[in-house]
Amino acid sequence: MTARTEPAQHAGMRASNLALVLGEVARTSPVSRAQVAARTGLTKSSVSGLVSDLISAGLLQESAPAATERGRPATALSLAPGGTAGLGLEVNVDYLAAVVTDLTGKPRYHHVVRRDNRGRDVDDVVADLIEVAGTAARSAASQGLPLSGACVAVPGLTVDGAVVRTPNLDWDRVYLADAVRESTGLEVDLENEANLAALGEMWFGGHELDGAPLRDFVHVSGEIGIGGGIVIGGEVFRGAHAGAGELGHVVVAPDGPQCGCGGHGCLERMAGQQEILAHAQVASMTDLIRACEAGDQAALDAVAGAGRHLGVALASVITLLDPTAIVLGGAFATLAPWLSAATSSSISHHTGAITPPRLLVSGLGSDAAVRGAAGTVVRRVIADPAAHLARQAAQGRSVS
Amino acid sequence: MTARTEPAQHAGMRASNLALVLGEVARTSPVSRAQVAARTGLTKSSVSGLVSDLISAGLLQESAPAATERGRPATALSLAPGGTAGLGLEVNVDYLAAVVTDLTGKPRYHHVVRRDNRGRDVDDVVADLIEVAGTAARSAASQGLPLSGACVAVPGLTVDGAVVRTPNLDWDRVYLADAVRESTGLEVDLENEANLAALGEMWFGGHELDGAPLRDFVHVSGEIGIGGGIVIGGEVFRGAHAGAGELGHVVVAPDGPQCGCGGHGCLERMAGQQEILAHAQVASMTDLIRACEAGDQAALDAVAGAGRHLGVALASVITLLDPTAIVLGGAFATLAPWLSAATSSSISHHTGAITPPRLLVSGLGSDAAVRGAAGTVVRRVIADPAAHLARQAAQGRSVS
DNA sequence: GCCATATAGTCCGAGTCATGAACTAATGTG
DNA sequence: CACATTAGTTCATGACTCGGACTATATGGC
Repeated sequence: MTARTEPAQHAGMRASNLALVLGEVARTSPVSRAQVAARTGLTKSSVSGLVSDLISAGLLQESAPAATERGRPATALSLAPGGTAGLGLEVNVDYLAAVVTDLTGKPRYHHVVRRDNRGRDVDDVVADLIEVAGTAARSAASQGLPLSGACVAVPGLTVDGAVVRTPNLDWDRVYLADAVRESTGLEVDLENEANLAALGEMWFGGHELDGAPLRDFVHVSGEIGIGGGIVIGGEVFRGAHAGAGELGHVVVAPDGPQCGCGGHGCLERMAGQQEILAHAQVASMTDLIRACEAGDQAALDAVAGAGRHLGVALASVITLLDPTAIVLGGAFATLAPWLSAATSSSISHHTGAITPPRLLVSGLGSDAAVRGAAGTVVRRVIADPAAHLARQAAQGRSVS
Repeated sequence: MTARTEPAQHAGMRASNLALVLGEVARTSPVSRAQVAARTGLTKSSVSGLVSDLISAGLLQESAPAATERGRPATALSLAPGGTAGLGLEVNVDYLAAVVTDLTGKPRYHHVVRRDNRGRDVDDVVADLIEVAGTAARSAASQGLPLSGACVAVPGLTVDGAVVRTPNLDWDRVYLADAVRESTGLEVDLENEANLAALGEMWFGGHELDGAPLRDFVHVSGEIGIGGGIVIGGEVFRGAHAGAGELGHVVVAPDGPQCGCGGHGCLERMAGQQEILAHAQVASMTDLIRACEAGDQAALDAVAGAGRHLGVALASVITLLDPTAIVLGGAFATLAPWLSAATSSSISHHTGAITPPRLLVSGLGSDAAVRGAAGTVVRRVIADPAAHLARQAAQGRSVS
């Protein structure tokens, strides 16, 4: 019933060109107006007008003129670090975390509170998170960084700002977005931790494929459970009911035992942390790593076995999605030295002549999700600066 | 290096609004200009101008005024059937097919040539296809339908207008698009048969979910091999190297035998037509169906076994992609009466608490791919009428 | 030192296109 | 038959981008 697309109007044209210019500067800063014009296809005069809007909005800044070969030197443009900032928060099974990121994506505040949240009262955890958020917001303010929003990473599915189905925290319908919004006064988004980790890895992980940043890949994030984030064309793929990418519940053993999710033979049931620790006969991940480093055969076998199961799941992912890369994150990044060989060979054993994706290891580890959460906030500003300008104008009016 | 998006200019604004209006009429014809304005968000005056362009381009037509409740009666707008048409072609293992579709999607010509193309010389098959295409084009001309392009469905991967890797025809680097383009003078696209079947099913299959057409689903097309088409947001998902959706090579038996693709335990190896026929101890699909209808236990077991394997693959698809529906097409549609129960229960046995997608059966059978091929041509015109206008203008110039 | 050349960025008139209000057209209602 | 109601058109206005002319600032050859 609803229209499929918005009508194209003059304001929309300008909005789209503002985004085009800002995006170009964000990707290739420092650049001159002339270069931006050449690369975007806009004329120099249009770029000039757009840039001056972006500068007066505080999103861009001019640096000292950079000498070129000949002719008038170009004035370099780059993102204004102080233009706006994003607050990333994360609730996880055994920690809370907060990151403030400036417009360039640089983390300007980082704080992690380690504490096992399993079995705790939900309200207490939420109260802790709000305190963490408040401290982060004060730090941003003291650095002169205006926050334009917040994003919370949670280990479960989210629907309309509420947390539903967190297998390892046992939360149900927790209206986390509202709680954080009320305490901080910011616009708050809620998103699956695995999806945000994938985005964090894309933006800040430093991965490159043939000189280009990753845009089509799958991120595997194993903490207590096993999660997956599918990124297609630089955007998270969520599926019809926001349930896509649940790599942990891909079938790797059709006749296998029942999993906590209700299915049978899921990857998480066969290669989750619990299973690995049990097979390796150790009590904790730190013990497991020590055992692997010491060359303990049971530990190495357990990790390799998990790697083989992971390879089966990834083989299906590869045949279905044909990504350019797979990024191993979370616990799998830590275990990569003893796991990735088994995973690689299992992948090639179960896939045919398909162009194989690269198997990369996360550079951010368990920071990926919070970083990604903070990143989504500033990326949203970069993707739609006109909306940000409108918000600024509205606030300016209400203040004055 | 290249700009990520085109700059928004006035021409682009108009192009986008033309598409918006034409799309709205295509979805909800007959409609009045006023209704289009209300639904798209454009003003009445803008819609008037856009509509008059579309009418003079021959893409829209006015029907007799339809009386409304009160006030001046509305003039109904609908797609002009004669505005343009698309030629769909299909090369498959045991037949060639052609369909001409008018702008409304109605098939205006349909022809199938049954002949086993395995082992035949490639050039002979291409010559046959060109003859089939020529006959179809002449029929379109005699009906006064101007073809705006052609699309060829092939049972394999395609890259840049060439067929690569057709597992069951053994073609390699056949420049089919060029051949058809030269003989017909049309713009020709080449696309995987499984993807086109999915699109055909979406556009012409008559499926509805809560009153809305399918937009996020997976189509399973089993002919000789097993193919899959993933549709996300109404568009085929192709992955990074055009290899996505290969459902036939999802792993359903990690310790299973080697498949023709090089992998092990693929769905196609475990539940392909060969395997089913062998288990049922019959020689052909027609024999198999007769045996099933007669209640032959070996046949029923073979089909149910394939259904269970299919369920395992679909369970992984569902956890990874979270589609709204699964459409069983091709041979699986024919076998659905004896297969879908096993598939359903296997899906629920292997998935957890995920919102389960609907399991639908194809209404088009083996016509889906050609219909989809013809549909892509006219859909492209509807999605970008401005480009079509430009082509018309260019041709008009070169003729006069 | 001076002038040609080259490049960066601004200014301003022209053209394109959607908007919105006023207007015309065609019907039903009391 | 006046009036309300809805459909569609006309036209002046305004928001854009475009393109060329213009200014600003460098290098290099003479």
